[in-house]
Amino acid sequence: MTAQDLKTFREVLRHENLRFTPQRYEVFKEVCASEEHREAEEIYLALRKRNVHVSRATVYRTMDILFQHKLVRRIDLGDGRWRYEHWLDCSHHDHLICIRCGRIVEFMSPEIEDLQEEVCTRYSYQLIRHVHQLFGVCKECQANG
Amino acid sequence: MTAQDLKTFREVLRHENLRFTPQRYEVFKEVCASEEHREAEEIYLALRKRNVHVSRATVYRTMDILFQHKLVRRIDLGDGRWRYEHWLDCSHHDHLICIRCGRIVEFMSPEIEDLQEEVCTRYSYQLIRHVHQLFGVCKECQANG
DNA sequence: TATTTTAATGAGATTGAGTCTCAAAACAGT
DNA sequence: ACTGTTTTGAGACTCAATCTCATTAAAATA
Repeated sequence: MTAQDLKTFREVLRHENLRFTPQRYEVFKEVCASEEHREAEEIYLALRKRNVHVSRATVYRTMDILFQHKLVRRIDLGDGRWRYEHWLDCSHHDHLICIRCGRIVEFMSPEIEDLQEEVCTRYSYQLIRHVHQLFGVCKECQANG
Repeated sequence: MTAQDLKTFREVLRHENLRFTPQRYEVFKEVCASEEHREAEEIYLALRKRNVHVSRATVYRTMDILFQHKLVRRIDLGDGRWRYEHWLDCSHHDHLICIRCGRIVEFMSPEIEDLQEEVCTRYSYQLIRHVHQLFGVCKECQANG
């Protein structure tokens, strides 16, 4: 987590009249410390493992603040649990998920992005956001039967 | 529901050694009777409203059978509830959802389909399925502020 | 600094879509 | 009709996520 990241977080809190608390700071640090796509529960457990005590409720609440203000991205893979990935200095991308091992690859296709806009224009919708997930079998899992 | 649809349903059940019961028949009829994207609960309530008594458990179980055998499509819009749409004589399409009024439009772009395959090839994934949802504001909602 | 005001926290209860259990009912094959 | 198997229904259960509310902590003010 860079000084700039922390500054951004503080600005978001200030802007919403939310306080900068030790608990929120710990959650944010934990979020920034990993490149994985983790569930709120995993982040909660990671903190506990380091003997940083923040309650489950506070972790969930903080993740929601981070999500609402686009400091993290919330990914719904359709299995009933949200994954989060930090979203600082991250350019837009979508996900390619292995249905066997769960490995997640990030991809970006400007052509697809353009075509999405075209589709929206065709139906007179103003595009706000999109979800695009490709589920497949990765090279390793193909090799291992 | 055409005679052919019913035949397909019976074949699926037979193939899985599942019985053709009045309850399953009623659920299937209800599913076929609407072009909407409904939740299992809505289908359950629609049946009750018509004084057709099928238990919630049976509705959920039947929807799962229909889904597993591709007679319905299960759509996860990220709000924790699955929508179902019947999938008889339906060609593949994805969804464009209005974030204001919930209106759903179906779209299909062969170019996007091709590009998805390209992305998978690039990362050596074998594409199995995809989720592609565009969230935006429809024309009417744009007009109404 | 002390006081007041307002927001955040934590433990546990609650929610809600979806699943599971199991006794009773319905069905298929003989 | 008899036997063995499947299905049904009512309600219990699951689990991620949210909510409650008494307590604690931070910010604002005196």
